[in-house]
Amino acid sequence: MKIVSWNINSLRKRIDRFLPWLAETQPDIVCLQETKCTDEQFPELALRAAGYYCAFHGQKSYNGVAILSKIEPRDVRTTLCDEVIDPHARVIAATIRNVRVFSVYAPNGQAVGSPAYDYKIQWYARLRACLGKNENSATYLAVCGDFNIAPRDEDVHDPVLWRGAIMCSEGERAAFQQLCDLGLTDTLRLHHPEAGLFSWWDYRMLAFPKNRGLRIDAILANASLAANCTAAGIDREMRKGKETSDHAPVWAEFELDNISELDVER
DNA sequence: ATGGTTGCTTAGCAA
Repeated sequence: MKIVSWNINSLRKRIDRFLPWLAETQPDIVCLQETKCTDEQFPELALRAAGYYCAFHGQKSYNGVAILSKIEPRDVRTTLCDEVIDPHARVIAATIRNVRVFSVYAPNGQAVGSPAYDYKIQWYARLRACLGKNENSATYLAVCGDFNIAPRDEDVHDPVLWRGAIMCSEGERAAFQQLCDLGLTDTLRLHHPEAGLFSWWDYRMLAFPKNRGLRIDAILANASLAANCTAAGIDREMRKGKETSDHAPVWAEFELDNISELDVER
C-alpha cells in the first residue's frame, strides 16, 4: 500500500498536472493539503473518473484538506475531536481498509510569538488530544500532511540561519516531538537518516534551484504500521518546472498484503 | 534582517 501526502497549493490550479501524476503513480491513498477550494468547487468527478474516492473538507480561498483512495473511505471526520469552532479547514480523517488516515495542514505560525504562533501551538495540543482518543486507536494509523515544522536540523538546508525561526523553533519542535511521543514514527527517517532531503522550497530567491529547502511534510505511522513500512521518499521531480506547488509529494510504502477485502468489509 | 514569488481575489493577505 502506497500512501502519498502532498501540499498541492490550490488543487484547481494544479489539476492538469495532478491528474497525469495520479494516473502514473497510482498511489492507494493520497492526502492533500491546501486544496484552496470549497467543497462545491472540489473536482470530485474528475478524480472519481481517475479511479479515486474522495473525502474532502475545504473552505473559500485558504487551507482545505482531502483524502483520495482507491477504496471508499469510511468514518470520515473533519474536526480535531473537540468542540472548538475553528474556521480553518485543516484536518480530515478517514478509515481505509483497516488503516486510520489523517490528512493535516498544520498552521504556518507566521512568526515566533505572534498570535498565529500561539494558535499553531494550541492546534498541535488539540491534534495530540484527538489522536489519543479511542476513536483513533486503530490497528494501523497514518498521520500525513504538512506539519509546518522541520523536526530536526537535518531537515533544514541551513540550520544556523534558521535557528529559532518559524518552523524550526524549540516550541514547535517540542510540539512535534510530543506528537511522536504518542507512538508515531516519521517514516522517511526509517529509510533515510541523511540530511539534505526537503519537501518544501520557498518560491522566492531561487530556493529550489539552490536546494534551500525544509522538510516540513511527513507521513507518521504508529508502531504496527511503521513495522510494515518497506520504503519512503520524497518525489522531488514534482517540484521542478513552472506552475508547481512549492511542496513536493512525500510517500511511504507499506506491506499489508495479508489483509483481505472481505476482512475489511466488516 | 530584508525582500524576493505565488495563489486567491481584486489590494492585500497568507504562505
